[in-house]
Amino acid sequence: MLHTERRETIIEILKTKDTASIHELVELTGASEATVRRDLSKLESDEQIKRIHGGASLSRRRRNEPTIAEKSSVNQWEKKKIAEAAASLLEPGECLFLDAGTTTLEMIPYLADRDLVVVTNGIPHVPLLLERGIETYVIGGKGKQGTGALVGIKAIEALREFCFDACFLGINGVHPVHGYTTPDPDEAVVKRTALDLAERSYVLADHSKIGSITFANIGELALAEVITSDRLRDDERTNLKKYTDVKVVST
Amino acid sequence: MLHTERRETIIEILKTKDTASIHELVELTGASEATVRRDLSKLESDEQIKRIHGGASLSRRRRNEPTIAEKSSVNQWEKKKIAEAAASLLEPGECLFLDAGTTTLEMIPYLADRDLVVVTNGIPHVPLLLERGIETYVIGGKGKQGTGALVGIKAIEALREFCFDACFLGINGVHPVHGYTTPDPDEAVVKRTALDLAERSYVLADHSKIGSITFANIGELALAEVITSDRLRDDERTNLKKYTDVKVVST
DNA sequence: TTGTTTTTGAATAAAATTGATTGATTATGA
DNA sequence: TCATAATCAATCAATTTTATTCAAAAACAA
Repeated sequence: MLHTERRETIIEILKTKDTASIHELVELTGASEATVRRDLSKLESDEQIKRIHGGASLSRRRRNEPTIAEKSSVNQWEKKKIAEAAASLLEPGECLFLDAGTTTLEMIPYLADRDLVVVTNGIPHVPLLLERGIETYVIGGKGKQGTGALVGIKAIEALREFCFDACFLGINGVHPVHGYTTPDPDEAVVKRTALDLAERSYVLADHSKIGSITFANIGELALAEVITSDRLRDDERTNLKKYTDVKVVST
Repeated sequence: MLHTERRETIIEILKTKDTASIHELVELTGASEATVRRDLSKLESDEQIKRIHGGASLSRRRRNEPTIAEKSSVNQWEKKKIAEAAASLLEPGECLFLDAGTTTLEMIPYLADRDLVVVTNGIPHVPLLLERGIETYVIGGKGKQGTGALVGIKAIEALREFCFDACFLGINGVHPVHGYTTPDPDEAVVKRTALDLAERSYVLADHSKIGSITFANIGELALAEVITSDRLRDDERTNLKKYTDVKVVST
């Protein structure tokens, strides 16, 4: 076995077990104890794992899902401001849909103690909502790796059983011709459905624009109010305002 | 057991009990008194816990940051062994239901790369499943504070749209007359429904017994195989075996 | 092929962890 | 208050784990 292969194997083992003893690793790789030790030293100096007396565990860095943590650090201040503005639009007793995604995640602290009912398709949202004592419903569906969003036909069907006073959607971009865009077609369908089911719809648009799949074209923009920040490019804001209400939050 | 694992275990125990005596910790970790004391000293100097005469409690800092995903619990070692045995009962390509709860949570590391489809009502389960690339469906429903389980009429309805090759249920106790018990009536209904929908049913029973709500009475015990450890009291095991298959895992 | 470098496995001494013991300290109840 | 029991910290020997060294094996290049 190539030493690269063996080190991959060690990482894989740790991924499933979190920690493993030297003996387990010797057993599972077939290499000698000395070799495993050398591998662990190497992997540790690469910050891939953390050695502990008698074995090894995944390094903190590898352990944390980088995707959601990383994403939420991007434009975080901007997202917070947008989220706060969005949350202020709710009245007591209302039922709202919180789309999966890091921007809507930031709304949660502003939803506590306000007698709201929250429906969401974002798995990471749920513990944060529950821990604040917010009445929370999850729509169900297929879990999507990376974002932890619930999508697919089952999600759509479950979603259709609700109706909302307000829905809050995160997006990746606002295309001047195509409308709101998001990189994942599955998530796009969920967003589109929620848009249909809500009395009022708000689109939380942080200024980064990387999406490509359209979930609502420009003719339907008027259905939702866009909440964005002054970091969205001027020309885009101007363009948007032709079609719909735009609320600009200063960062 | 690696000393890191043991310290993790101590933290987990304190998270659920808030305080624990030295003797309890010795009992639950299997280490000697001296070792537990040393661990407590180390953990205290790391400001992870606070030592008190005769035992330890969580430090204020630890107590205020409750990470639901981490919220495993007492008898962690026991649960791991039971979980491993349970996971070994699955064949490639099968579709299974994973009940919410900390015991089934421990099964997840053993489910990776086995071509399984997992359906769950446990929110904390989802990120762990997804991060291992396991195809995951969430049933939907009302989120329950504390356990992060999805319950209620919507959960039941969503659940009924699936059928399973196997379902794995966590329980809090096995009552000699009433059957399986769990402290929450809402969760009991979900468990009962999953039991109906699965070809094979397994009940993961760690030995602690605090539940009171019945979700399956003794006459229906035969529907499921109980997987427990040698820490379940002898008389209880003997009694159980009158009604159903029992698999005993040695800790 | 030959010579060089890298990797591996075994041996061994150093270091860390553990469990038991001891005596000191602290809590508990009369 | 005192006596008793429980808990604690310190020490030591036994065990386990680790780092180091060295020779053999493998990979590599000329």
